[in-house]
Amino acid sequence: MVFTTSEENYIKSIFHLQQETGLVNTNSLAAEMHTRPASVTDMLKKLKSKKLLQYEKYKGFKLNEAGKKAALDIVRKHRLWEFFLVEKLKFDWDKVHPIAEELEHISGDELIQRLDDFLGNPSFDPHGDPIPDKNGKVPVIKQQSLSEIPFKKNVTVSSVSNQTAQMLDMLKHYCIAIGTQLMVLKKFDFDGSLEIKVSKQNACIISEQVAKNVFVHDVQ
Amino acid sequence: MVFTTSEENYIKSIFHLQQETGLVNTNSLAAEMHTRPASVTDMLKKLKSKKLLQYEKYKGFKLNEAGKKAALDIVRKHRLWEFFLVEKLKFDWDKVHPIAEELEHISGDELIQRLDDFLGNPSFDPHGDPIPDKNGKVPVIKQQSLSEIPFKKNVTVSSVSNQTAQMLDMLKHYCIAIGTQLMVLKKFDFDGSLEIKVSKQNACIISEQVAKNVFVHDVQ
DNA sequence: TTATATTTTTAGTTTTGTCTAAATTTTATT
DNA sequence: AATAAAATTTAGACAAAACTAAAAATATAA
Ligand SMILES: [Mn+2]
Ligand SMILES: [Mn+2]
Ligand SMILES: [Mn+2]
Ligand SMILES: [Mn+2]
Repeated sequence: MVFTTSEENYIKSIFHLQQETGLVNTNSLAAEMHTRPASVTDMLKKLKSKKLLQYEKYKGFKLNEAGKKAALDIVRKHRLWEFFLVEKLKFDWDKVHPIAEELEHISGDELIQRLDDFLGNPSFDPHGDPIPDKNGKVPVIKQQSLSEIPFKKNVTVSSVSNQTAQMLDMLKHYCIAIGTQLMVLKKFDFDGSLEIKVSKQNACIISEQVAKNVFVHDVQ
Repeated sequence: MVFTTSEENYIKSIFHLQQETGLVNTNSLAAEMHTRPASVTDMLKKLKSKKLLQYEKYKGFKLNEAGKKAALDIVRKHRLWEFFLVEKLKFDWDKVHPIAEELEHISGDELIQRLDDFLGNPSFDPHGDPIPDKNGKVPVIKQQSLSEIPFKKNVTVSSVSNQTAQMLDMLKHYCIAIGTQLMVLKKFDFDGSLEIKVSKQNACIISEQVAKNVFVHDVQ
């Protein structure tokens, strides 16, 4: 089954929203896609007629198995291209999303399989998000928010849940990237901010908001 | 100035046709683009209104300087992506054209500049066609058709003007690729076919039609 | 439980790019 | 020069994907 760029963008957005909320509603999808609720309703009819969607008027909607498989396919392409852009073309990790947003729509199974092999079959993209394999299987990693880690425990940054340019710019300033080793030294109860040690640098302080969006796993 | 995928495909096709014939006519562009003359006329009006085209009703048309610059930009992207697909992803050279036909429309000056650097700023694509630089300058190479080369002269294959899958499949069978060294041994006057020696292999015979489409330059 | 607010859908338009069929212009042929 | 043929353009239609404004359904609050 082959989809238009617009259909693919809707499928991917529904997929991401339904991971949070189960059922998705029209207004939140319109907000996510920077479009109007009426446009969403139009597309829902189309996706339902293509049997990708469970949808009843006024009752919300979610992707069925075929829809989820289609979504994982697009996510796979998006994240492989992001990996390519950062690892091979040396883009900063906060610049690649809009480019991958276009590249993910290039068709051809052989292209994406060869790209995957060329990149060494990576499991995680530059933001630490898992890259589904060609069957839609998503690698899992046991990770916790930095805000939940006990003091003095060595951990490695595995992903960042807020991937706005603003957040990534901030992390670059702290020299925090995927793979960076960290240790939480202290929590300030006043505002929930954390004193942390980044690699072998001096300690610094990050806000609770940053800490909640940084995910880490055990070293090794 | 930014163009739609459709506009870009028209611009590129006009560019290629006008290199052959100077002025381009509606029917030949429609044939080239697998579309209808009426659709061509519609697009001509649009490209004229965007000041890319010299066009008078019923009189033919050609790209002006702005149009040619736009075309060279698209050609540059197309050929850089083809180079990427063959050199990095190890595609056969007869499979890359349709993929590059999509990739050439991905926007972003920084993307294409980084890709160019990553590939080592190549001057020729996998078919031997020149890759324009970012200013639209096209590298030139002194080449002749294999059908015009004197006997026993060592030459190197530089490009192939017919790039259909059929032609490229045939060349693969002869073990002829861009960069292959050749020598013409004899011409058969009966049908114009040539006996040639490919690298250090045994001599073989190619048709006049093949010979006319293979271009070569002096060794060194 | 009625009234109000919010959410969602429908109806009708718009833009882009395509098409067919018909009209017009140009070119070729008697 | 008149006629036929070919090339090109116009007119009108259509599908995809967006929009606005209004109607309908659902949820919330008095
Ligand atoms: Mn996209
Ligand atoms: Mn990512
Ligand atoms: Mn193209
Ligand atoms: Mn080429």
